[in-house]
Amino acid sequence: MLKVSQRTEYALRAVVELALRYGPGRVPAREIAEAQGIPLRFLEQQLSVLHKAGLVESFRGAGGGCRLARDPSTIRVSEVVDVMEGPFYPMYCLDPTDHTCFQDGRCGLQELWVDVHSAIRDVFERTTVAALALRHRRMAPDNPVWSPEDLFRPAGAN
Amino acid sequence: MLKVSQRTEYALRAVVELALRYGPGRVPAREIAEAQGIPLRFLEQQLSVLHKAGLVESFRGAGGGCRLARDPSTIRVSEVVDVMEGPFYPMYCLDPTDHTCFQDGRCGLQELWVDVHSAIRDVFERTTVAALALRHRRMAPDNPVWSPEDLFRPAGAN
DNA sequence: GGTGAATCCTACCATTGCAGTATAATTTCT
DNA sequence: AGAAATTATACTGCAATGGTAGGATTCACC
Repeated sequence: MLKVSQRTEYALRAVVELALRYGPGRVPAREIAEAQGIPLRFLEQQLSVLHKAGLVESFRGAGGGCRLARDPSTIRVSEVVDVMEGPFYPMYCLDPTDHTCFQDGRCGLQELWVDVHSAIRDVFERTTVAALALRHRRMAPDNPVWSPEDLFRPAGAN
Repeated sequence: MLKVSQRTEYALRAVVELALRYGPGRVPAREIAEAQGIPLRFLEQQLSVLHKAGLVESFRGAGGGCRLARDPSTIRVSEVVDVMEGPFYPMYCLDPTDHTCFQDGRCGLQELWVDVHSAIRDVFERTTVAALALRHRRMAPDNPVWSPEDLFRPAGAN
């Protein structure tokens, strides 16, 4: 109950990794998978979703990879979540297209679910990907970090 | 994703119904099921859970039924949710007994899930069953209501 | 003491969503 | 040509969920 899907967690981790390495360079999915401990083939699917939604740019072929389409500080967690999950409702009766509830909006519980929904949404909207990346850097400072000052490295190192 | 289970919705509806009819009388599950549109046999199971947790009293046999163990204004939604779902975590890494995450607490995302968790919990803790019942009465005034001040009315006036 | 109304207990089942794997096609750089 | 990468699609195993089923037990009342 009230669980976030692993897909979304992976997508967020991928986006955070891309934020940590934000710059003109391209990051292949394999490196994201290794850095974040995500099954590669599974990650590829989620990256594809993020790409179709315009959150990440991707380049095929050798030397290809992904990068964030916008600055991490302008990407809200809610965008990533929306892309991965579509419109979410803690209870089906909030779905305007759903009318299986026999009370259909006349129910006193609906307001509760609206409250839950906005509370969650609020967290997602006030948190940016840049903030997540910052937290990550603080909590795992031993992780490799490709910040702007590390951008010029020998080719092949991405 | 982030869905509330139907079980919990039913349990809350049942508790609201019991709150609307709070008093010395006993309400059989069948009446709750009819009033709230819940499959009877399924509801019985959830009522049993609520009973074991001490939230409702129940009486077997003819003339039996259930009633709330305490005044609805003293029962928080969080209690009902906890009873129905046990400890809930929006992401498994918040579960202190779970260590499947290879970063295990060193992850920048954990704070996000903590925020989500507390936001949801906050809603559940600040809402009482009495408040839900009041909303229900407002939204569906044509529903039968057995509140203390309505106990002595001409039959069929509801 | 029998009968019917009610809770209680346990097992079962069908569906669904989720996590992950597999296979292969396509693009691109060298 | 060949390696490296994304893209597309299909499939599988598993667990949770929502609900059903059958019966056992308890109790009031005639």
